[in-house]
Amino acid sequence: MLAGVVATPETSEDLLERAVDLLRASGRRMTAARRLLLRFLFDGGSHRTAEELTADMKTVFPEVSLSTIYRNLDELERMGIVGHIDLGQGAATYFLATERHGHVVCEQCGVIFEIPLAAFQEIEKFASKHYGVTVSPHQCAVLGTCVMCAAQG
Amino acid sequence: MLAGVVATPETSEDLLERAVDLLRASGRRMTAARRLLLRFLFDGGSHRTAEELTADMKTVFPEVSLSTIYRNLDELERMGIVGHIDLGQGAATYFLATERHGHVVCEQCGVIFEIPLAAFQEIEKFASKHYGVTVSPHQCAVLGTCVMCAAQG
DNA sequence: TTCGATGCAAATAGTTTGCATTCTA
DNA sequence: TAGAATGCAAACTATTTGCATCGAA
Repeated sequence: MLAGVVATPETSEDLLERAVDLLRASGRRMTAARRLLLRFLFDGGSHRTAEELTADMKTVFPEVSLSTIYRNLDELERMGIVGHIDLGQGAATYFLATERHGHVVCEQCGVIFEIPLAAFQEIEKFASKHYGVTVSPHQCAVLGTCVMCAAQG
Repeated sequence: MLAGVVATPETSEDLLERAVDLLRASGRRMTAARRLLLRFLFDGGSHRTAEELTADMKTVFPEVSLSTIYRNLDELERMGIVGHIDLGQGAATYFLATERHGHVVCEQCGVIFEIPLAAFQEIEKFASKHYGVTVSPHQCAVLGTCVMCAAQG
C-alpha cells in the first residue's frame, strides 16, 4: 500500500494540547508509549496503519507492542483525536481528526485521497430525508480507481 | 445485524438469465451449489453475508460449505452479477447488481440503506477533477447512525 | 474421461483479549 | 501504593487456500 495524500492539519497544536488535556482530565496516564504515539501521529504522515505506526515507533522504542497501539488508537478515536477508515481489505488506516474529510481509496493500490465533506452533502440530504440517517462521511471511504492503476489496465 | 432495506431488482429475470449464460459461455459448470446459490440470491433478501447465505442454503442442502459460497460469490461478482460491501467491521454483505446504488450503513446496528448513485455525483466530480480518480460508489458504504440507534443514545 | 467444482481442514490477516507485570500520579 | 497501562501470547473473526475427491459436460 502506497502512502496516501497527507492531511495537513491546521490546528495540530491545538489538537495535541486537547489530546493531552483530555487524557489528564479523564484520569489517564501519560506513558512512554502514549506520548510517543502522539508524537508520531502528529509528526509523521497521515493515513497509516497500526502496524506502520508500530514499526515506526519500534525504531525509537523497540519494546512497544501492536496491541498497545491498537488500544491507544481506539482511545484517541473515542476522544475525537484520531479517525480511521477500514476498507475491509487490508488494515485500517488512522489519521488525525483535525480536518474532517471523506475519503476515496484506489481499490488497486490503496492510495487514499481526501474529499471535502461538502461533496457528501447530497448523500447526507438523501439519507436524512428518506431514512432519517445521520451520516459520518469522515469514517468511510468510497472506492475507486486512480489514474496510475487505470492506465495499467 | 438486522436485515437491511431490500433491493427490489427490476430486471432480476434478465440478470439470472445473464448469469446462467455467462457461466455456460465461460466453460463453467452448473452445479447443485451454484444453482442453489443463484436461487437464494434471487429469491431471498438482499444484503446478506456469506455466512447467512450458507446457513439458508444448508436448510435445503446441508453439505454445502462456506468456502464454496465465497468462491461462487467472488465469481459472480467478477461476472457483474452480484456486488458486495465490506465495512471492515463484521462480515461483508452481498447483493444483486441489478440496480447500482451506494449505501449508507448504521454503525450501531448495521442496517443498510440504499442511496441513489446520483447523490455521489459531487464526490465523483471532485475525485476526478482533483485526483483523476474514477469512483465506484456501489462498492462502498458511508457510515452513519439510524433514527432508532440515535434515539437510544 | 477430463478438468472444473466441491468439502474439509488448515492457513492467513487483522484485531482483540486475558493476564501477570510495570509504572504513573 | 492503587489501579491504569503495558507486553506477550493466545483467541477470535472473516476469508482464503491446499488438496483429495466428486461430478457435469
